[in-house]
Amino acid sequence: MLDVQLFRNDLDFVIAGLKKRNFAFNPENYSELEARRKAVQTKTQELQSERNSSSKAIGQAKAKGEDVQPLLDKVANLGDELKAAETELSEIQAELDVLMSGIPNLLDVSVPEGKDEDDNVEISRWGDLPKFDFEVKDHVDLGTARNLLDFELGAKITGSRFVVLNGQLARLQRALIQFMLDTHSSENGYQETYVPYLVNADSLRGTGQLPKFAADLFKASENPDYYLIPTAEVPVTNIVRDVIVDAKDLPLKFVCHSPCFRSEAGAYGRDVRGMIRQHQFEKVEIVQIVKPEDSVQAHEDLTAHAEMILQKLNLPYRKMLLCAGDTGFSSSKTYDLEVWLPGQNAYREISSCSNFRDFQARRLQARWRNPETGKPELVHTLNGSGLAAGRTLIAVMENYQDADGRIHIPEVLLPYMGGLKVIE
RNA sequence: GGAGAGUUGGCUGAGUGGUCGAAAGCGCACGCCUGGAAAGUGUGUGUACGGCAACGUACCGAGGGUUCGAAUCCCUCACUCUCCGCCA
Repeated sequence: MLDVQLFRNDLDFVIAGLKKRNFAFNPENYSELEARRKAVQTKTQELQSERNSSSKAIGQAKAKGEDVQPLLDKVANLGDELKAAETELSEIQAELDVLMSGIPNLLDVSVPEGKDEDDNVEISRWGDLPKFDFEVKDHVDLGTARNLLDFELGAKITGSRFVVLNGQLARLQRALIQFMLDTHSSENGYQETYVPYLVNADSLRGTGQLPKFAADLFKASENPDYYLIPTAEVPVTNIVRDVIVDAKDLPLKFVCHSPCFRSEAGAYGRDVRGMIRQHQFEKVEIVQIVKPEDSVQAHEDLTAHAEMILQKLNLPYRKMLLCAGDTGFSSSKTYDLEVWLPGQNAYREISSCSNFRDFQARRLQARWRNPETGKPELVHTLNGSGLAAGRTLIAVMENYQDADGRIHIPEVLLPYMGGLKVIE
C-alpha cells in the first residue's frame, strides 16, 4: 500500500512512478473518487458533530429536569440523514481501499527500465562453471536412475507438480536446510523461528498477496479462511503486524524454514520437467525489519547473506538486478540470485531478495517509535530466499555429478550427512 | 467437542447509558530537589483522518442492532483463560 498522503500531495510523482512499472493507473478515476470521499466525509463529520452536541444538550436539559421534547423533535431526522451519509462514506472508502491495495509499490530510482526478465541487469558473477568430460545429465535423469526422485509417485499420491524424494536425496535436502538455518542463525545474526504454515487473510493482505493474487494461493479451508503459505515471508513478516517495535530492538532479523505451497496458476507448460517448479517446495527464508534509513544497506547485506550459502556450497551463480517490469508487486527493488544448472546449461533463479520499504509495513501497521520525533513511524521490511532448498538440491545434484551419475556431497554438508561422501 | 470466565491506552486496572479518550497506579519524557544518584515532588504523556490553526470526527477485541445519546444494553463472530472430554 502506498501512502495516501503522497497521492494527495504529489499525484504527478505517483503517476510517473507507476508509469515506470507500466502499471495502468487512471488518475481521473482516482481524483474523482477522492473528491467524493472528502465531500462525504466532511458532511458525515458535520452531522456527527451536530448529533453529539444535540445529545449533550439533551442530557444536560434532562439533568436539570427540563422538558426535552423540543430538542428531541429537532434531531428527529438527523439519525436517518447521518446513517445515509455514513453508509455512503464507507462505500466510497471500500472502493478507494480496493483501488489503493491494487496499486504496486513505487520502484527505487536504481531499478532499470525494462519490460520483462530479458531486461534484467547482471550485477556480478561468482564461481567457475564446472567442466565435465562426459555427457552431463540433468537432475531428473540423475535422480530417477537411482530411484532418488519419483515424479510418477508424486503424481499418483497427489497430482502433477508433486514429487517424492527417496533415501539419501531426501536426507541431502534436509542437510541443506539445516546448513542454511545454522549459517544464518550463527554467522549472520538471524533469529530462528518456527511459524504456522496456514495463515489467515489478514496476514496475506499484510504482505501483499491478497487481494490481488488469490489465484496463486491454495486455500485450505473456508470459515475460518485459512491459506497454505506461499512462502515463510508471510507468517514471519506478520510477526510485526500491529506492533510498535522499540527502537533498540531494531533491526529484527529472522530466519525460517518452511514448505511453500503455490498453485502456479498461469505457469502451465513452464518448467514442466523436473522439480524446478513444484506446487510444494522447501525454502529457508530470511527477513529483516529495519529503520527506514537502514533499509538500503540492509538489502545489500541480506543479499550477501543469501550469496554466502551459494559460495559455501561452491555453486556458481550470478546476481541480477530486476528491471521495472520484472520486479514484484510489493517490492521497490529486487536482486535475484541465479544458480548455474549444468543440466539446463543455464542460470536459474534460486533466491529473490527484496526491499519493500514501507509498502508492507503500511498494510501491516508495523511501526517503531522514532526517539527523535517520539512518534510511531513505519518500519521497512525486507526478505530473501536463503535459499530455495528444492532448487539448491537440484543445483547440487547437477554440479556435483560424476561420470557414473553419482552425486558427491559438498564439503560443508558432510557433517549433516553422517559421513556419507557420495550418493550412489 | 462440552461448561464457565474474560478482552479497556506502552503495561496493570476502574468504569455509571449522557459532561468518558476514558479514574488510579506503573512506565516514559521534561523540570524541581541533590555534589551526583535514589527517594520525594511538579507538569506532561494514545492513534488516525480533515483543517494554516483554533478545533472537529472516529476508535474501549471485530461487525451489526437498540437509543436523541453506547466502553456501558442486545445479537453474531474472533481470540484468551479455567475445568471436563479427546488426542501427537
